[in-house]
Amino acid sequence: MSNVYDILKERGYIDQVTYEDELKELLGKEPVTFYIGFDATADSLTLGHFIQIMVMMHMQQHGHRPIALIGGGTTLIGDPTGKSEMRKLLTKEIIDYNASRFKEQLSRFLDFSEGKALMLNNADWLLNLNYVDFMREIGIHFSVNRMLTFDCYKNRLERGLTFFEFGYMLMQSYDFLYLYRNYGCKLQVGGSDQWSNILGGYELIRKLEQDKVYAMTFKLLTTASGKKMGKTESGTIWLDPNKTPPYDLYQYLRNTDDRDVEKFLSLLTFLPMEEVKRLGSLEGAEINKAKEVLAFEVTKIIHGEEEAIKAQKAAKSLFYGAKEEGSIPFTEMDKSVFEEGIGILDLLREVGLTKSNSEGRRLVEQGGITIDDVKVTAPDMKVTLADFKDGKILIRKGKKVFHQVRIKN
RNA sequence: GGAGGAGUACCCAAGUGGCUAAAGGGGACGGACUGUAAAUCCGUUAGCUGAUGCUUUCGCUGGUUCAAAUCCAGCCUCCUCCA
Repeated sequence: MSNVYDILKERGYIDQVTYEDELKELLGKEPVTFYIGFDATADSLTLGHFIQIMVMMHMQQHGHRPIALIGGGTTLIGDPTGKSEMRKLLTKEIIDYNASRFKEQLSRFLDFSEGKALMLNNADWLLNLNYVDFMREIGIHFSVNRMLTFDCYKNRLERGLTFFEFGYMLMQSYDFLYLYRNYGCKLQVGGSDQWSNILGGYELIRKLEQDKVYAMTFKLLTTASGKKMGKTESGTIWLDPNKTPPYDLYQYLRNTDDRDVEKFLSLLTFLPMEEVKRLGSLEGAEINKAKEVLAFEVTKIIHGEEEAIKAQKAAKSLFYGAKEEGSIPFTEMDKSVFEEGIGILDLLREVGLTKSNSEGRRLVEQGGITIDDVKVTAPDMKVTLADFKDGKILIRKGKKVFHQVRIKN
């Protein structure tokens, strides 16, 4: 079997590694237990997390054992890395709930049977720590002078950093130590912003256990225009289909910047690299084919083939006039509403396409609203039963946003 | 604990009594061009309203004034320096 390290390297996941040669050798000769931490700050994982999940999947496919560590304890503090301000504190109840959602989502991607992967929650050991004991055993090994030189703290010094958050690094380091001692975990993986936090644990284990463990980070997924992958202006792309419908996920990926196509294919799909390279090198309008493949493949991994097909069909029918409909986002409304007729501005708000009448009016005035391919020109237009064909109409906002209204009987 | 400084719309940031729903930039949205891309250009960007107009907004609460984001008082939050 090929060495997973080579695969991760070839596909461009890896950013920094400690002792590259040794780690590669280790991964090549024995199953390695490794962990990735997820802070439970929301009730769903995001597309940003997905790259980490991909790494875990690759590793597991090569016989290594992933530990998905839910940060039920560390989230109570909040990682200050990359944050300009202290995070809002979440209650334990919310964090517990979030952790349970993560657990469910992760089990769709990893095989947790027969101990092939583990899911742990650091609340289980962090919450019972005794402060004084912790300081004596762990705190003594951390130099404040050194910690302050880390980037993640450096810029916080200007804006204010509480001791509370400063302690985050110790907790994460302790996690690694705990997993090493109890599960033989020898490798921690994380986003490149986690490098210093990971090294904290790495050094702690070296000091306390005289053993060598490894750290590996991968590049944070950003788009060519510099945004964090999976963050759009209108919100985060979630992995939970109730928060981000498969169609929206598909569209998000379908609209990938040309420059990112090859990178995303490599990082977010399992397509062979020859195929990735071939698709990535398509020129001009041809590259749209690569974008379709990207959108389809990722949607398939996250939501399953059936949903991916539906999303693709919906996209084709909306953009290319194909006959099949697939899963277009829709709202069902009572027939009575349309017997009287409803103002277009109200309708837009009702189905969630706009937030206020002013916004709707602007859109109409600028020619941004279309109903069944007919441009709406008057903000006081009324939509009535006569406008419906087969009990439905298709509202188009701007170029790319579609929403179907169906009549409920 | 003491001394200074700051808090303006999604973000950055001007504005220091009326002409300010609040310059400028970014972002976002709509249009044109295109390939559901990028770049570029035009427009829009508090709410209600067909329009005139009305209502709410400049950390919070009161006050002065015909009139305040702008002046005064108290409070809250953050930052810097000293202890």
